[in-house]
Amino acid sequence: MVTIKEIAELCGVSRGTVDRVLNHRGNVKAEKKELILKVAQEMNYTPNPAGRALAAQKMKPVVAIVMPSKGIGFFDAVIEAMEKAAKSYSMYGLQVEWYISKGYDVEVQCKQLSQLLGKVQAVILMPINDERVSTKIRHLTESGIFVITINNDIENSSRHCYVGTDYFNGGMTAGSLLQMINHGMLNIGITLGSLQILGHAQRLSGFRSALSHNPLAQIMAITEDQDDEMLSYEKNLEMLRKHPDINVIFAASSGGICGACRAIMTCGREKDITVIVFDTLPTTVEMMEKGLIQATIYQHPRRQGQIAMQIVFEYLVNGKKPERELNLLTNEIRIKENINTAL
Amino acid sequence: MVTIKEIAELCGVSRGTVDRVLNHRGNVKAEKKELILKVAQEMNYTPNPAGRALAAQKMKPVVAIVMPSKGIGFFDAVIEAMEKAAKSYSMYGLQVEWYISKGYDVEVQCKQLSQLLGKVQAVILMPINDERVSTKIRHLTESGIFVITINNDIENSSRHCYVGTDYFNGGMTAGSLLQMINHGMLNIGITLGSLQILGHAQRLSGFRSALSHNPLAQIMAITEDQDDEMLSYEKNLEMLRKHPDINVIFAASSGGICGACRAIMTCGREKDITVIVFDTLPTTVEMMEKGLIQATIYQHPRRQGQIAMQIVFEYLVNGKKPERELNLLTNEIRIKENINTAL
DNA sequence: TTGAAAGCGATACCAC
DNA sequence: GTGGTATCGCTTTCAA
Repeated sequence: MVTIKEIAELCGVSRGTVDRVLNHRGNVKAEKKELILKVAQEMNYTPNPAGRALAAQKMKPVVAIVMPSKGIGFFDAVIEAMEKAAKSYSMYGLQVEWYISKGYDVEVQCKQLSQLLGKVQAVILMPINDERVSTKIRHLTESGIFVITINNDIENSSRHCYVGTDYFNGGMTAGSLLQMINHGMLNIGITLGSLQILGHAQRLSGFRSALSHNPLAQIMAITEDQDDEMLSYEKNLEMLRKHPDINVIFAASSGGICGACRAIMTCGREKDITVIVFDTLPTTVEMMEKGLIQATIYQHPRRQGQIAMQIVFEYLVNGKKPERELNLLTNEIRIKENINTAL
Repeated sequence: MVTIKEIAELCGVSRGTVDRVLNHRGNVKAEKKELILKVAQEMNYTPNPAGRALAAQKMKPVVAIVMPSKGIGFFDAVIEAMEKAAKSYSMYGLQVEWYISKGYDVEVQCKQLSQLLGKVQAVILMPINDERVSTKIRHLTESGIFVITINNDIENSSRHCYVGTDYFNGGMTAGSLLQMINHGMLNIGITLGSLQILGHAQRLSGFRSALSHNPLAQIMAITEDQDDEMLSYEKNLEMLRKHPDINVIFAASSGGICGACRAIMTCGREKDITVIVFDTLPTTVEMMEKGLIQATIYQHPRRQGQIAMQIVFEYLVNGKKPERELNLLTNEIRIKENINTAL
């Protein structure tokens, strides 16, 4: 591995000069600069992360985590993984500020993002899919802040990258799986968090597309539960009573799955409804073990948090740009048998 | 974060002394030693990996990779991931020696392991489940070599840890899934690599256990294909011809899946046999897209390689013991829709 | 038994 | 514009 020192010797300059060139800090004569760049290129120079980390720890860069996810069980795992990663990066000077709020409120999110200007070097954001939010994101990126969207993406923004799943594919996988395990007539009731969350809308399209050629399948009703268990219980109860012929529940919600299951139990329909959901909250695992839920689509919550934090770390501390814009985790199918994941 | 320097100041000794205590290098008076250990404990000292890596890179530790997997497609991904990880660790001085051979031959594996004594500091091994191998492993660990089993474990050995899946669970998941997608009579033909590979035997038990309460299910025949596509084709063809009532193929093999599928096609049975397999080789993906294979159990080959290498790195370079003995990756269910994984 | 010092790679800052 | 130097945390070596 080539080091700055070696390059400096080869070029007959000091390490400081090489550093200035490699980090675009200016103040170097054009000819020297070009020589250094050429040599670095030829020798295939890559900075040693350990050296860099050691030197960088006085910089104390700050990352803000902005998630309107308070009270939604799925995100506990995401946040936990971020906390763990943050802890292991703390010795490199990386600092974290948390902005965890409750409810999908565009104004609140915009206000939170406004606060960050000048205070942080990076943001990890679960965005609400609204023009006003994407405008705010543009403000941030334009002033040099590194922005990652997590778990959900946003249209027409200038975020640097996205970490999460492909929601359309998630819906499609669920729809296709449903048809593998239930070969008969499918009268489907759907509950989802909010169509304002991009992912939920995409899930719905994916699910529809998987069913589109099945004449035995029809969607009877769709309800928005705001990812709130109480509301979900009420809305699903209402839906089940209004449509007693429903024999499938597709719960594409992040925070309303337990509520939907309780509604099914209230109606005494746990034996004859096929239920497919997302994620593996403790309550979901319980319902799977009971046989109420047949399958769930797992979205790697912990890896989402871990990867997002790692990308920020690599960028802020090691100066490494993310390898790809879309960091897509696979939609995994979990049934009773393989739900208890170890790693 | 506490540093050695701070501990040294607090204890009124030099950094060298603290280092000697913390790394059990002796030559420190008992009372000083105890004081230092106490202070380090109290202040919750953790060595800074960057500092350590920087200082340790002249040590050039060597890890050997021993896998009897040449020609088995599944392991390409495992090895690729190891190569990638090795490359990123090379700047910390970690060196790799590869011993990739063909065929499950106990003598060959023992000979390979014997060669390593005194030459390497760690071994990543896909073991053949035989007493002679576990004896060799004991020799290695007794002389201070760090041994990890990958992809398959071995009984009664003294390996430090295992990275791979829970095969019993994999078989059970497959068996359970089979009953979810096929509700009728199940006349099952099984092909697997070798009962000498612990994992394959465990898969079979898991699969059996999932079916044990289903009166409609029976195993018609089991064949060992030595993870060889040619052999698998022949054996499966023979099996299908001998048992024309087989309507399910459970391919628990690592390297005989394509062969089994070709046998099914040769018999013209691709429409009426339910096929469940393991892993996602390119040929497997093709067969899934064609509809010949209904589902596969994915075993995270890349993560297996990456994690094994990371554990070795942490141990050899950072001096960190592995967090757990069993590093179990989840058995994931993949169908046509979610087979193309991005990350 | 112990301390002091050099060195690993990168960076920041102060002199010139 | 530039070079020199201190620094980060840890290990190793040499001298006392």
